[in-house]
Amino acid sequence: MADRAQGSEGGGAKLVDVARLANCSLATASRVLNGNPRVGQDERERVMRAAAELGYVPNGSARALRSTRSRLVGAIIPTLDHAIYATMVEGLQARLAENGVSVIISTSHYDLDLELEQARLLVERGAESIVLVGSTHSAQTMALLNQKRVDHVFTYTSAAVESGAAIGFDNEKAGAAAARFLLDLGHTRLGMIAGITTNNDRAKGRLDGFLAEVAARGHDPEAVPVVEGAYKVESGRQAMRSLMDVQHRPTAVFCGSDILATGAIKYCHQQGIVVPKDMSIVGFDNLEIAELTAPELTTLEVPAREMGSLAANYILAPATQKRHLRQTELPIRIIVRGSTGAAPRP
Amino acid sequence: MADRAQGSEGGGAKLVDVARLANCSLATASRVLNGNPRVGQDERERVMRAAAELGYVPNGSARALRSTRSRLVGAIIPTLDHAIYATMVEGLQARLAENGVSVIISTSHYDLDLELEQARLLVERGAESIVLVGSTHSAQTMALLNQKRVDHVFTYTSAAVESGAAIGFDNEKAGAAAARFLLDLGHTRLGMIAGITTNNDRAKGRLDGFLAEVAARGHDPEAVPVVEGAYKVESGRQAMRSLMDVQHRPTAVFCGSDILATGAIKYCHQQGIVVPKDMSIVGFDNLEIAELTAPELTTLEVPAREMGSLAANYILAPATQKRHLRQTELPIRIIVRGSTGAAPRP
DNA sequence: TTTTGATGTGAAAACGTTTTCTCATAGAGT
DNA sequence: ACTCTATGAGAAAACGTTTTCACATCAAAA
Repeated sequence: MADRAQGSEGGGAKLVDVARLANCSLATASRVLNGNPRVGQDERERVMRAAAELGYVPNGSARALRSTRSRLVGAIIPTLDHAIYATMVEGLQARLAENGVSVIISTSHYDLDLELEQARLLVERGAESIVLVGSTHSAQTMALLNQKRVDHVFTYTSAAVESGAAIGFDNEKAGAAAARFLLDLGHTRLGMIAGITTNNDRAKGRLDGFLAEVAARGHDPEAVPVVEGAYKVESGRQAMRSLMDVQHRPTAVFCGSDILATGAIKYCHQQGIVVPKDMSIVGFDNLEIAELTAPELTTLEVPAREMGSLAANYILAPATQKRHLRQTELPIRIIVRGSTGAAPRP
Repeated sequence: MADRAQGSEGGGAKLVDVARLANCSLATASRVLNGNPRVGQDERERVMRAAAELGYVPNGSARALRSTRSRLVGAIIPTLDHAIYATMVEGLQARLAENGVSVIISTSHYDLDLELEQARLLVERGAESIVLVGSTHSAQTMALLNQKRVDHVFTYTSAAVESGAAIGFDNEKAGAAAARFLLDLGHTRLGMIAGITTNNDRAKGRLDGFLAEVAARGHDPEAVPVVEGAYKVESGRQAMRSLMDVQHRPTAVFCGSDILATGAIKYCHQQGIVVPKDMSIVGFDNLEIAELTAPELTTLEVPAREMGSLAANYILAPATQKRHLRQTELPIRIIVRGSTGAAPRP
């Protein structure tokens, strides 16, 4: 990388070589390769043959420079280590690749300054659009994207946005749905293990929605013990331990992620707390691991892959259709499995 | 995306604007921004100030075109849906980002032709290096990379390579280690649930190594039942069912992935087969889920993240040091947990 | 004083495309 | 026979950088 060996005549054929071999001008060769219809049948074939024979690969930088279209899209996600984000990128990438668009990926590790840095790099690379996670971003990041006229789409959120598009779901509604589900089962003492809410509007939204619903149903949200934990099984386990230390132990716990929920179940196992008889647990995301715990995990399904492919659709859409797609709220289903049950008799 | 709105004077400041504001030449401005030391202190400061004031962001395409250095690296992995690959990319990306290098990601879904297509796209985008998974690739892909002088590194394998570098581990040795471990526990009837071996040298290598060790220890490898399954929990479950259908049921099964192993354990649970009393199970990868099964999974640890960051190191290394790094074999540890035990008395 | 070498700066070429003109040619309409 | 329009093709400009070359300036060495 430090020193690029640009061999004697290596590298490869350029468009001018193709044109020479096809016995036509640079302009014509370019037109053929770009599918411009204003060029004759015979000419077209000669160029195609020449290009194939030389193994011609266009120089994307030159093309991007001249045409201002890089066919590059950037994605900034918190981390690839969490399946929920990796899957979204998979959906995004798959759909874009079908259309010859490449994805540059970068990670922010939930740090807004790092995100700004990554965004600057993406703009520099010529990304035509940038996919972000959530709605909380530094003012500078937004200013950059708007000033440089870089289209962008927020995922995992359906909050109204000033610019770009939002394609996701309503985290507060989802949190409320979880509360409603547990309250309907007769639980009155709820608890929550939330993701770290700092700079994380999704984790915050789920928590807020959960507590709001508790209040709406006439209970005291202040009485709901809440512990935050990083998205690791072990933090879920420890968070569950903390929840069991409180005065009035909850009989049902909502976790901001299946990872946390899995840790919570693990703790219950270790302590002989029977799920769901003694304790109901609800997760979030519907990861593959939700079916691996015993009992299997009741959870809220997040359409990660779909958000990615819908973001791709938005990006690929012509400007005229973009308005329609600016705000897409996907439904969140609750998947009921074995980890939840009726509240124990007091 | 269809039509790039290149606003009246939007877009942003160019280098010439910076130079004008700093009252110097284009050349000087360029030198300052690239850290070229042959420029005066005052001049340097004026340029820096001007760039900051204008919010100047260089045009990567132009830079890449002229300098033939794109600061772009490509990665082609089977899928982002499997944590083992996502984690490798995370390691790769993290290390490269520290050095201002961006990663374009694309997926092949285990299809060599698709991989070729992605490789061509990456070359077109100006990727200076490409990270591949495994050692099995189409001849055309290799020809392309060699002809276009694109450096490349193979991961998840330590096989000798004709070009580029290999940074990974020996899948055959790993398979053999699994066999040795189970044989040492006294098991004589082994089975294996392998990943799909078509176009997958890693899955194939683990299988081959496993059988080779069985043979080396004086057993008949032909007698070892083998089922292949896609990397899904459900296929692991079904594969286990098939294995139980054979004449002499195995007492220990080696799975080519933790995902498969998890499915296998699930099947055992459902059928009342007690792990590890009646059945020992060994996984591969040491994913986070390996600690979630009951009992926890004995498995071989794959240094996914480390492979990614080492690949990045190779890519970033100056040409003089690359020779040293061309072949890196990482050790594979076996992590013994509860899913394995002594062979049952006959 | 003259030469040398180091240092800082600028003018202009170059990178490989796409795109805008411009110009033929030919067939259709008068 | 003459213009007009449609079609196909080429010459050259343009995209925004980096880099080469040339040229000052000035301190140190001769």
